[in-house]
Parts: sequence; C-alpha cells; structure tokens
Amino acid sequence: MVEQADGEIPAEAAARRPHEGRPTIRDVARLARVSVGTVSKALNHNGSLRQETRERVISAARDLGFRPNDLAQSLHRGQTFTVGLISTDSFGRFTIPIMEGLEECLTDSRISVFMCNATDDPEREAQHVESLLSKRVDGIVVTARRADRRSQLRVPVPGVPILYVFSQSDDPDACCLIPDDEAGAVLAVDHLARLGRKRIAHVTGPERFEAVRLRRDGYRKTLASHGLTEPEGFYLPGVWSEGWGREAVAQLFRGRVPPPDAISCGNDQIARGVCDALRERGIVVPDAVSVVGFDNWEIIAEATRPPLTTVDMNLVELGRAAGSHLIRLIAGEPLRGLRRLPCSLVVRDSCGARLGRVTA
Amino acid sequence: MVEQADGEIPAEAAARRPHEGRPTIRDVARLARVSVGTVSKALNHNGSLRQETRERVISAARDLGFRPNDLAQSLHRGQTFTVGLISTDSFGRFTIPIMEGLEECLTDSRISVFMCNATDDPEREAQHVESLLSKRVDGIVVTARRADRRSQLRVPVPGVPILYVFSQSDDPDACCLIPDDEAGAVLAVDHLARLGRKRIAHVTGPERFEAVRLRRDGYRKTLASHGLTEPEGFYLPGVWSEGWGREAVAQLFRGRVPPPDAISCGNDQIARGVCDALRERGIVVPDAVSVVGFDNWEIIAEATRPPLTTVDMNLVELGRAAGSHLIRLIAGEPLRGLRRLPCSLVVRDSCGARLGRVTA
DNA sequence: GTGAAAGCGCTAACAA
DNA sequence: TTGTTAGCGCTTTCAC
Repeated sequence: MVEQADGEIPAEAAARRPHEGRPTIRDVARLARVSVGTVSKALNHNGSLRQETRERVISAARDLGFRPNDLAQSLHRGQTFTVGLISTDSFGRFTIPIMEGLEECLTDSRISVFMCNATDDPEREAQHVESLLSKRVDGIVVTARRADRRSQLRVPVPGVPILYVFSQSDDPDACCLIPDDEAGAVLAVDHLARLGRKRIAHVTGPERFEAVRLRRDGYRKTLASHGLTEPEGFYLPGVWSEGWGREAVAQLFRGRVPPPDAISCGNDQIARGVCDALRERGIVVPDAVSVVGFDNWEIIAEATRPPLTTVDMNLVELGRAAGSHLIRLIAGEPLRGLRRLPCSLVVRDSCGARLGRVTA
Repeated sequence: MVEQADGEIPAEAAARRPHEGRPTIRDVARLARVSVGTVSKALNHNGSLRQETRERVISAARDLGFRPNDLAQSLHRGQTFTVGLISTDSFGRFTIPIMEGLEECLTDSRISVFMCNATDDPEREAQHVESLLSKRVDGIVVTARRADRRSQLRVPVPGVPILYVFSQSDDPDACCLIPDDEAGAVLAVDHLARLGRKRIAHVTGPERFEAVRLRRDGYRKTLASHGLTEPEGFYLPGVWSEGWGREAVAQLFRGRVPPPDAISCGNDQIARGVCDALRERGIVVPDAVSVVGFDNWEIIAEATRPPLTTVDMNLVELGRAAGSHLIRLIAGEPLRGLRRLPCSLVVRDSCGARLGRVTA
C-alpha cells in the first residue's frame, strides 16, 4: 500500500556527499578578512583578541552557517567526545531506561553515543569494538543481561575506559554499576512488616539469578530484624511469570498451614499473577493479604488490580550515574570495583497504605 | 552498599587520551620498509602491488595492532559511515524493536549509529541535529510518537538524507515508513469472519490517533466484504487501557441487544481487559467469543488467558527496511513519500483456531 | 593582536 | 611496482 511512488532511479545515482562544499574555517577567515588562526581563537574564546575582530569573525561564521568539523577537531585533539554503548543483551526493557539516563547525562556534556547491539554474538561484539576503536571513542559502556557475570569485554587497546552497567565483569577491577537488589528487597519486606504483617512469603524467580539470591537474603534479613520467622514453604523460587505467581498462591493456600498475610514478589509479573489468583479465590488485596512487586514495570504494576506497590530500581538514575562515572573515568579518575545503587519503593494500593515514595 | 572503594583520586587526574601513541600508517610503513602510499594500497586492496610487498605490509600492520583512524579517513573522503537516530518520543516500546532492526541492517553495511533522544524538546532536538551535522553524519533517521504527523525536522544543511520511521513528516515529499494499520485490522477481522463469527465488535483507542481511524476503516471494510453489518454500538473508541477493555465488555453485554461473538481490539492491553472481563462473567474465550488484539506485545499477549491472537506490526522488519531505505537515500536514490509496510497475524488461542502466522 | 605554518592520520594523484 | 606529496579542516605554537 505505497501511497506515493518513488521518483525514477537515475542510472547513475551518485553517492551523495551532503557535506561537500560546506564552509570551512578558511571561508570564514576570508570573509572576516583575518587569518584562520584568528578565527579559531575567536570561535573558541581563547587567546586575546580585539573585540571588534572577534565580532567580525563571529558574524562572518554565522552568515556562512559555519559549523566546525568535529572530525578535524578530534583528529587534532586526540579526543572525540564520543563513546560507544554495547548491549550484549538486545535492547530490552531494563536497558532502555538505562540508555535514556545515560544518553541524557552524556548529551549534557556534549558527548555523543554510538549504539551497538550484539545480542549474545561474540563475533558481532568484537566487530563493534573494532569499529568503536577505529572511531577513536573516548570510552565504552557495556550493558548486559543480568543473570550472569559476563566475561570481560575484549578491548585490544589498553587505556580505553570501560564501564559495565546493569552487568558485571569477571574482572574484579572493572568498574560496574548495578542496582542494590538486597536493599530493594529490604525496602519491600520492611514495608510489609511495618504494616503489621507477620506471615510474609516470598515468591520469586530462578535461583540461578544472582538478583534472586540477593533479594532472598534481603527478605530473610528483614524478617529477622523484625523478629519474624520464615514459615516453612514460604520462600518459593520459580520462574518470572504470572503463571508462576498464580501457581504459588495455590501452593501457599493449600490449607495445611495458616496462609500468608503478605507476599513479597520477585518481580511485577509474579505479583500480578499473585493478585489475580488471590482475587479469584475471593481473598481481598490488600485487606487480607498485602502484595508487593519488584521492578515497577508500569505497564504491569499499574494495570494490576489493585495497582501494585513495588520496588523501583531507578534505572534512569542508574543510567545517569553511568554517564557521570564514565565521564570521570575518561577524565582519568581510577574508579573501579562494583557499586550498587539504591532502589525505591513506589507505593500504590496493593499493600493497604499510602506512604509515598521511599528510598533506601 | 559500595563493595569496593575507589582508589584515591590523584590531584591531577589527567584526561586520558587512550588512543595517543597508537600505531599510524607511518609506523606500519616504517616496519614494512615501504612508503605510506604503499601501505594504503595494500590495506585497501586497490592498485597493483607485488604479492610479497602486500603480505609484508599486512603482517606489519597486524604485528603493530594497526587500526586505521576513521576520523582521518572520513575527513578525507567526505563520508563518515555514521548516521544519527533521533527519537522525538523517548525510547519506547515501539521504538526499541525498530532501533534493533535498524542497527542490525546498518551494522551489516558497516555504518555506525549515533543515538539521540529528544523527548518532545525541540531545543534538544535542534542541539542534536547540530551535533550530528558537526559530526558529518551521512544521514538521519527520525522516529517519533505515532499520534500526530510531526513537523519536519529542521536540518539547516541541505542534502542530508532524512528518513522518518514510525512517524510522518508534514512535508509530503519526506520519505516515511510506517506500518499498514488498515491492512493489519483487515487481517484481524478477516480472521474472525473466516472463523464464522458474525457479530464482530471493535474496541479501540482514542480517535485522535490516525492508527485508530485506519484500523476502524479496515474493520468496516472487512465486515462489508464478508457481507456482515456493523451492529449499533459495536464500534467503541476509548482509551488504550485494560480498564477500558473491561468497561467495553460491560457495555457490549448490557443485554439490550444480542452480544458480540467476536471482539477485535485496538491493542493488546484492551484485548487483555476484554478477556479478563469476559472470563469474570463466565463467558468462555474463545468458545463463546473470539478476541483478537493488536501489537503482539508479548508480555501482554502471552500472559493473557487465553494467550492472544494478535496483529504484529513487524517493527524489527520495519527497522531493517528503514536501514536499507536510508542506505539507498545516502547512495543518491530519490526515495520519497509515505510507504506502509505489512503487518502479520500471530495466532495463539484467543480465537479458537490455530492457523499459524498470516502475513498481509 | 594577528598571521604563518606545522601537523593530526589518511588517501589519491602523480612521479619515478 | 613503489615513492612522494598535496591536501581533508582544524588547532596551536611561534613570529611579527
């Protein structure tokens, strides 16, 4: 259903060079009747110049629509003000907000981002690294799937700053930024405990995820810190799905032991399944059972009945932090090691209290 | 919860120039005992050279870990093999798969992508365009929110190829790529009609979206082509939410007229709400009522009970098409006008038939 | 305060 | 077949 045909394709469709003939610093110099050195000074606000000369140059540059050629500048300076973003995972739901924060932060520092996707293809990753090195990027950010500690990015040029976000390298000296999963779980369970809940269950994802193990630790430590015990069978690792949430409710309410009065879930999908299953059993959320999710994935959290109180990993903020870390790395600061950034609790209606947003 | 402190920050954290001192073509020439011109020839496989010389150069380059400096190459050639991707909307659920396809296609052609996000901020957009022009990109891709025809991207340099994806410019000559919404709706409704459904309703989003109007047209035309009528009150524009889907079911089953035996929904969220509401009324999907969604947003479509049969806009493919269109534009082909790409129907369980994937 | 010129790393035209 | 050299557009000494 093409609404307009293309024009005829000329036999000799010459590759365009859209920037050919664009005004250079020489053109500006000529028009302003000064030397190129003077133009450079005037435009970069360094060196001393007569006010009149400076203005003449500036207006000449404006008249010509002059834009300095970053390629030439970078070639000279040895710095490009560009960085690469390599995503080992494809651009997923977690990477997006991170990219957004990262891009925002870097743009503020006039740094451009090359976007590279290497979905689990080491060859493509290597190809991207090569390309970035040829483009002389000032640094590289790596985002990956969370599950596993990825092997170090192979960068065959020493000294190029590398930052891992939402991902860890097996090199202990690498600079890595990830959310503080344990503290996030503490936030959630603590919220439930403060609400007076005593029998708190934890329904979560597969234990091969480090995040699952850390959140479980947070769950247990918080129970302990409130003097609560973990009833037998109340810690339920499984899979990341609504179906598992519903299944877990069936298990928890089988009736052999008193059921939970609160359920902390490993993610929002599980929490949604939990809420649906509870409602279908006639158990009122949050009156009879409080439910808290993890991720604050709005499409899920807000559509759940009732809307989910859930832990937000502040991924946009994580992205911004990544940006500023990278900038410091580029500036020569020797940042290294793993760093965990705080989560927040977003309070909606699934726990029975409105407290606003809580940050660790 | 920092797991490792940073090293001390040296008072003079010198900005790194990680590429300083990297081998240049001169170094290769020196090592291979030839001239730079010869090295260039050898490495770029043009001109004629003695086999032995060529090999000597190549191995010298490898020994030194030589990577040609793209900045210098581009400066010379007037082409950078980079393009900009400007997202007017932030990186959303629709833009992601598009970016993925685009990046994939361009990477295959050794083109790098600058990622720019200008969430509805014209000033930031202008700033990004300036930056891209300074970087001498070979072309620019614009993705935007769907709702409205966006105003033309202001690019103050003539001749830079611009392509709009999942977005339209108000310039009728601009090259735009978007999904064929009408044909997508036809696919959905036709599927229902072929299943023998006679009373087909359409529950959809706000009419200010062109997509809503186009899908409505597809719905109506398909009814007509099957000799079906549109019962009074069976076309229900509203909002893009599960809540609206549930509400619409309440309206459709108020009992004044015979209810629908099929519901075509404007997106998957609505469809999910519809399915939930039907189930809660004891109406079995798909036995009593068939439901079809739109978007194939897997997190919704697969979690719905039953999993949704839904229209897929093939956004990754759209992204790839964008890449190849941009390449042709850069090559000088005068592509212009709006072009709509086909949708597919992904068959799951919500209609009562398994046919596999259907493409328009 | 301003101009001249070297050089960033590479390509391509021309010479040898 | 190989070497020499003039740029690409800019910054930055160093003279004047």
